[in-house]
Amino acid sequence: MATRQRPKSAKPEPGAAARQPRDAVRTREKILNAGLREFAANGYSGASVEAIARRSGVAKGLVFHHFGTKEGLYLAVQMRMYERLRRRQNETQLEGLGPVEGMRRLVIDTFRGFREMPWIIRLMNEENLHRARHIRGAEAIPALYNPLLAAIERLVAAGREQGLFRADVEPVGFYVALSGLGYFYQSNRYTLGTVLQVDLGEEARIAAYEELIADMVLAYLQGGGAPFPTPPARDGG
Amino acid sequence: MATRQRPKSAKPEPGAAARQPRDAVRTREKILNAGLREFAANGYSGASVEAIARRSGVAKGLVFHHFGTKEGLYLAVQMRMYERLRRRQNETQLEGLGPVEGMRRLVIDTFRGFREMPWIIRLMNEENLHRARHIRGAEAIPALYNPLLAAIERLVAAGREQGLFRADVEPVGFYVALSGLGYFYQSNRYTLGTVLQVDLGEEARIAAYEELIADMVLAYLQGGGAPFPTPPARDGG
DNA sequence: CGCCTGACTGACCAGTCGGTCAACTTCCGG
DNA sequence: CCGGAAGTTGACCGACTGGTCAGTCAGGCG
Repeated sequence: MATRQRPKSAKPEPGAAARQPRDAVRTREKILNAGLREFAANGYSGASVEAIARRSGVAKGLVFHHFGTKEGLYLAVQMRMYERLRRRQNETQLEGLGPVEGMRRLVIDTFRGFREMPWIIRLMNEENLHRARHIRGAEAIPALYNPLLAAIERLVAAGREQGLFRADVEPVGFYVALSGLGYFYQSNRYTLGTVLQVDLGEEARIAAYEELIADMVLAYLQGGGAPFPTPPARDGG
Repeated sequence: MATRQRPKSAKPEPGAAARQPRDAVRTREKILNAGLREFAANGYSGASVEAIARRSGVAKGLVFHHFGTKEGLYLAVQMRMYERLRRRQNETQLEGLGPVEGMRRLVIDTFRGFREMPWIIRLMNEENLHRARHIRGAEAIPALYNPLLAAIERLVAAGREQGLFRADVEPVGFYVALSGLGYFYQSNRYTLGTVLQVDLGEEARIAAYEELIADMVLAYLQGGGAPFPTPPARDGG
């Protein structure tokens, strides 16, 4: 039935969205996005290749044609996830802000990033369940994080030079703490909501939490209990 | 169907393994513990009832006899997990400590609890993947958390009355932040280790992180909420 | 134009899954 | 010492899984 009409030229017809001409890149992308949603929703074992194929309107065999195995697709999804996370983090505008306001912005925006893209958290948790064995070989991923760590170091250094921040901030630990404050709220949103009998999705609660974690990070940086080990002998810049 | 062949005599071998006498409670416990390990290691979908039965040295059917369904066993595992968490939290000795030292102890011990029992994190993540739909009906669980929140409120109130802590601490948000600082380090240990190219299992790094998060929480509690516009002219009130 | 590469499909396979069942064993109250 | 309830087993089932394969089809290139 239904004699297939072939498009006369390779150009996609702008009018009818009925049947796209063959486009491997576009198809791959569809499968990848469907996989991202499916893995995020159900985890690795819970996701089925058949469901992913169905989601992307494609035969199951095609998934294997493009990605080899279920694990291959999963790895591609993880890479895509880190790309998106990096891109989101790079969007945080810190230019023109002093150390204090810059850090406040960074903390709050990190938190907002996790809230905007909860699927990132699901995928990260899944990969941690597997002890990161899929992404371990991907050397591209660590490089994505260097800019973020560098931005933190720059902010902390600027604050230190202006005599605003303590001098003994260890960047890696500090980054973990900063991320954890935002991550946990979102990652454990449902169990926390149940055991604490509150709704963590409330706007007022979210706004209060943003203030809390920004205050906490800044209070730590701005001295708190620890005195300054090395007073900055530099002139005020 | 032909009549089932019955084994001539299912005598337990007298020599090997010394079969325990029948003890339903003990058997249930063995299955529950095996399920805990299996669900923590592989998630809900990744865990197989057969593997759980094998782990506990029991026929698969017996698992269903005791727990009804896979989901029933999973729910029992979740409950057990919260019991263990509560028990661990209650072990934290705060008696005789002032607000500052008590809070420091609480922060560090919460972190240590997560490190000692990483399976708790895996099970919590799994339940959050399912949006807490399994534990939502269990009214016993929220009650477990009340003592912890109460302890926090007691510490914060004591600190406030002694003029050491700020007055506007919201307990729920504060608890989330406090937990998140410890949780994230452990829950994302593997992906963080990969992307940051460090080993989060190092003793020195762990000790430094304990200091960091304790300092951070205390700096928040002790410091004025005002970041930078007003000079630090805060009194104990 | 003809042709070959690669995108794409649908049927299919072997294995695993959660769950059921009848039968057997052990234990305990009467 | 009997009888029934509860504990326990292993064979079994239908549904579904990841993965394969032969073959169809479209389109860019010579």
